[in-house]
Amino acid sequence: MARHNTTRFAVLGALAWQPMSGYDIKKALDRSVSHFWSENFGHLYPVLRQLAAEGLVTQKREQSGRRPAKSVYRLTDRGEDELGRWLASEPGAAPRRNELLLQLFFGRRLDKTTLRDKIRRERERQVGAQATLAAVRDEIKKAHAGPDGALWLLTLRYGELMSEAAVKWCDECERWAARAR
Amino acid sequence: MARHNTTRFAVLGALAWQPMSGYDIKKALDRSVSHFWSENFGHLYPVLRQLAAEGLVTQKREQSGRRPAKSVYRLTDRGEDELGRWLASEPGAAPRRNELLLQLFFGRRLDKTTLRDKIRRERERQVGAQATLAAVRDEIKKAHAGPDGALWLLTLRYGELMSEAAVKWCDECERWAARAR
DNA sequence: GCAACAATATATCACTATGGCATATTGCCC
DNA sequence: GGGCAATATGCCATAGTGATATATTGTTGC
Repeated sequence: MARHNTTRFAVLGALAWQPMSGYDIKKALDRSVSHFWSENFGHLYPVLRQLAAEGLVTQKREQSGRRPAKSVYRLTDRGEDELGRWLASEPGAAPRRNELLLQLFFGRRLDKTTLRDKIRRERERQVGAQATLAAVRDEIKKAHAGPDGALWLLTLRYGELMSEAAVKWCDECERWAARAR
Repeated sequence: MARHNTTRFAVLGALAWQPMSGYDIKKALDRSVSHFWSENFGHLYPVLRQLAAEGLVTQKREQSGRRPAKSVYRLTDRGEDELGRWLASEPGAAPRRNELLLQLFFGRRLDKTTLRDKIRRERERQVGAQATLAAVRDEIKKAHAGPDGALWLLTLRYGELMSEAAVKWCDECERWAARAR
């Protein structure tokens, strides 16, 4: 068995915030945790059905205006308990699968130009990510001064430090490529 | 379809190094790229069979002494071409799934002690990782001064910078927790 | 000398997760 | 009014994980 279903807990955590549809959950997660977590519909919807079947969430069909009907899910007491148990549990290791580094590692046969281009594009991606993080930081400061805000800033800070380190690494690579020609 | 099979390329890359059995490939990858890449047997063996069926590798049964027979795989010319194409291609984004951060993000209901313990364990993990990286660095310096060595050190350096940044983050979290009591 | 255990070598299975495509409606811009 | 983004969900093929099974050899300790 593949450890445990972490999507479950991302969903329960989001619903602890407020009742939402699957689509809303995806949007909410994308806005808040996308720098260290990703979900996709293909898994999200089945997990929601499963959680409903287990009684950890309730499902309610809702019609608003003439928009397509949506299923709004709400956390139950048992769902809260389940969330609480997971929160206190030991977190699993993050997946290690960095394709860029794998290409570099086996990149002996690549010419220097291709290598440098790879690094430069990575640097651009990271700088772009930093802009996104800055925007998230602004949003948190404005909208969420509460007890959550501090924890959110902590996770944001993680992303910032990682991205800074990645840029630093790109620059070191550039200097190395410039020397070794 | 789920983007593309990256395990394929990890395997081709390893076999470009030298002919090996599935077990050997796993060992070789674990020793060299484990700080940014992981493979497991459950996927590795099926992929090897698939690569053989496609003619990108050849399979040869080998008996050595009375040890269990093993299948040694060797890269074909078409396999080399496939590897070359992938090396020059745009790398896919790394999976974003950090369970520790997800727990912190939803961790409003956790008490400070639990939070601090989580951070401390993370710090210990990172310090442990740094020790492993240092050992790998030594090994590379000793055994591989060739053209590969420089690229390997680049990927190693990435791991070092990430781990340093992670420890820095842990320390910032500690200071935050100390302030906010 | 034998039990316990690590390493060698592969395979299978259940489950988790990804990403592409399909579908249908509404709202907006040119 | 044509096209495209957003809302809302579902399905499928494929990728990837981790537990477990199996059989042999080599090593370590009692």
